Amino acid sequence: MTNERRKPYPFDEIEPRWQRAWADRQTFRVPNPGEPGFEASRPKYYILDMFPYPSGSGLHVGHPEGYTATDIIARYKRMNGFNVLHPMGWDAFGLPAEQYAIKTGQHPRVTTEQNINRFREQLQRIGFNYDWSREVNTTDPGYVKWTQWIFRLLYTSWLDPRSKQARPIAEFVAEHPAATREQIDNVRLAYVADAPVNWCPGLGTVLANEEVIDGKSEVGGFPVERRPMRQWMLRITAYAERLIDELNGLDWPDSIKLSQRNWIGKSEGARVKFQISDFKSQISGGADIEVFTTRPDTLFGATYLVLSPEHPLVDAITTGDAKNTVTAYRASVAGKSDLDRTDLAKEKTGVFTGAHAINPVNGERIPIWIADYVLMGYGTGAIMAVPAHDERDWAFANQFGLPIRQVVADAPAATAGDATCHALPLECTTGEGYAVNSDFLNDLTTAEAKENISAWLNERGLGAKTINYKLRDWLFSRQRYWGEPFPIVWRDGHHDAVPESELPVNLPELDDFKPTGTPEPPLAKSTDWVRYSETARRELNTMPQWAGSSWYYLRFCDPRNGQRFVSVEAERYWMTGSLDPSAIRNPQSAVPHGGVDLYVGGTEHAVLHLLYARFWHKVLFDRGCVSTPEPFQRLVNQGLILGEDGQKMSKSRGNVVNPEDVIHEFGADSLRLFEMFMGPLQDTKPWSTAGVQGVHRFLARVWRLIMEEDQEGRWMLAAAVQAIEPTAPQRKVEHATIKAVTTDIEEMRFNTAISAMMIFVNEYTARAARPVAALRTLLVLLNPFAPHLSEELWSVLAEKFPATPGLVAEQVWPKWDDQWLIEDEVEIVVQLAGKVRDRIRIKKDLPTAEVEALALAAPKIAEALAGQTPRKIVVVPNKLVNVVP
RNA sequence: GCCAAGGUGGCGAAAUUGGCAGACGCGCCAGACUUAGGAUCUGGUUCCGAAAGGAGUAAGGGUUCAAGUCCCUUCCUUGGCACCA
Repeated sequence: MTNERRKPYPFDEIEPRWQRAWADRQTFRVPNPGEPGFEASRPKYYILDMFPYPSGSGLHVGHPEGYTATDIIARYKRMNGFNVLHPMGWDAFGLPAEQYAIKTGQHPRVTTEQNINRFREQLQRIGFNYDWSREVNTTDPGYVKWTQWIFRLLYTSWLDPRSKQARPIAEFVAEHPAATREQIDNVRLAYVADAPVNWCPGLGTVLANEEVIDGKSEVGGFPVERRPMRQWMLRITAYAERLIDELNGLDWPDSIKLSQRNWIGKSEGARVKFQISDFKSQISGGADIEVFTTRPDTLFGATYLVLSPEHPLVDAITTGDAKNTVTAYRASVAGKSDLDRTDLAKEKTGVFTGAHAINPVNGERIPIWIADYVLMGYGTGAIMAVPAHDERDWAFANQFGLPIRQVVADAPAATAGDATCHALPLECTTGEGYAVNSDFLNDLTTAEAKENISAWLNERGLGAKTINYKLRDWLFSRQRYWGEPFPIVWRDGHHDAVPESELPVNLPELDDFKPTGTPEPPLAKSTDWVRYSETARRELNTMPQWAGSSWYYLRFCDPRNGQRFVSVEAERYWMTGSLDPSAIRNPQSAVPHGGVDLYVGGTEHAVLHLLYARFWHKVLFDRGCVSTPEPFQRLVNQGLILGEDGQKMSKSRGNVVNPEDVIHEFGADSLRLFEMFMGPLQDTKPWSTAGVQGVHRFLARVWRLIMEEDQEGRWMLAAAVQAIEPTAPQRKVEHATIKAVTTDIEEMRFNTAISAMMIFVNEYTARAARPVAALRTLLVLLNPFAPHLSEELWSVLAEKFPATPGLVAEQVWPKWDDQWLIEDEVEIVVQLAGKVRDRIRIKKDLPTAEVEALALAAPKIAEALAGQTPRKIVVVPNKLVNVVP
């Protein structure tokens, strides 16, 4: 024998063997409707993992956590007669590949391919039951073609505000024959804008709002600055309302729905126009400042206005005296990064413009200030300041000695007394109450006052109710090489989509794909490629990484289709479960929407990928390209796996666990089983090598339940395994295990499913004779969790005992029979004043009166009562009796 | 600061509708088998106590015959948002 410690069971030999067998037999291949072998009578189940970005460091232990969970359910559903779509692919465009390529001088395509090969091999070594024939890669020209096609669809769509649905731009043109080119471009769902954007010098590209965290890039943590640039934007704001409303029907974690709602940031209020006092505008009609407020009821308490320093009217209204201070202040704000402007802003800053505005309700002349606590990007970039009832205005007013007037009180003025209402407020109150000092609004509740003032403003053309959203349009262009080129060309300063027939627009080959360090994209270096025709030049930006992942779940339905992004039939079948063309769901209905039945991934995509994909999907739905208004019906987030030290895994801490090492030492089944046994899928939980050993030991016990060693140390079928009937207790354990594992898988409680199987094994290990039928039940139940071990043992049993043909993975999931679980006698607890004093065995379902009598007769109870009659007796059938003396 | 989720043995965790707290696993202790054990099997293992018994689910209070579970207050941890008018 070798020096190497003998393995408790030969996982290293059996695991690759069964992986080959599944691949050879195409066990997990699922045909589409119309293809040979498709069985229309079965229900469909589309179960999806968030596909990985194939990084250079390979798989980490977080990947197999979610993947094992979906693998278990996919196998379980298949054994329950579903057509299961369970695919895997690669989100392969993106910054890290490009940065690595720059460092090593290799083309990103080369490194990406290497990384993908490594990821695929690693995933296959864990024994996942993906249908690998459906693998997709977002960088593949056959995929890029359809990403560009969808962009083109956005480009040629507009959102009709009446129906709130996207429609072809041609219909807009038909309805507005006089529309200028500019007006048409202004309604497209993909448009070009000159706007302040998040420019990240460290990455040499602009970033979406969602990619900027605390003023730093999400990738790399480089500082991000605001600068105006001409960029492609997607009009996601047009869908803000639907993106909020249609969350309701989704079976998603509340926390994720909440994140999306918060990110979209709907707030109801009003816009109010303030006339500028003594203002002689050179441009006619520019004499109003419009503010957004959620509290129009406090309009009488507005004692000054504040504009954002970037507000376009600032220059025009600033009066001579204030010019210098205003210019200086604006310059100092412009020099601040977002981080300085928000994070360190303990003290409010701002300057007076010298101008005044007229409060429309009372004609009062109030000063106009500028301050950086007012953001140009939200609302109108201007606010009315009501210091008595807004914390920020309160702080600002106190700092600069501006007037404060209370207009909301806890009680109507008559009750509270004039004195209270007219006194200078001692603190800022932001809650609702009753209007005071507000003329015709006095004594109204906040809600009534809001309605009243809105109507008043509306009648006079001074304002209107508005809904405002925090959500900004999606900045969609990047100054990078490794992304999808836009299917756009420029002529005479105008953009145009290239014809569909020219898709895909492939990336040019470049030797030097480094960012230029300036906002000019690297594609500019490829002069031949840029030149589209004598008069036209290609768009030089590329799409962000989110493009490919915003629709990949659709491509999986029909990944090799060259004619359409997904065939009509395949999309309809996998997204709705129906082959019927009328299977389009109603977006407003409360019934399940259809779509991907279960989507599992991390929470890091709460507002990025999951919002973008919903947006694209809704455009596709509106344009009649897909059958459901939402892509993912049910979403589950797996929790983070921490290092053994309870800290987040990181190279610098040295606590990173590599799944390859775990597989080498304990096998793929142990890795899978441990990741499921650690605790609830959704929880954050630490890694434990001892825990891996624990489940490994369990698998070895399963092995020895069926196998034993002969004299030479060779494994062979154990003599204890016999074709006998199980005893009643064995049968009870068997059926209890079926029940527990089945219900636990349904509820994704994999840790308790495994403990149920451990109880089975403990019970059966203790018996000298082991009925083969019960062991087979165990192997079927165990198969989704430990597929390799269960296949091996299944095949060993099949050599000696006749069995249903095929692999375990091809068996039918067992059903439990409650008849074996019923007991005719139960042990119940007898409590005295809520404390357990005794236990008695009684017949099941005994009448209450008899249970009471038996409980009172229990020795400890009888002793304690000493002949007294108890005040009360509570009987919980078959469980407990509580005697209250 | 705001929002959300959570706090149970030495550790990871269990505990339908309020009804025996700690299933299952790790670790630890003891025993068996072994030339050997970091293998395997058997038993024990919330804490205090020799035992009888008592205490116990972050802390405090409440509802109830009965609270890990429901209600109130406080503390702590994790995640998200962060001048959003």
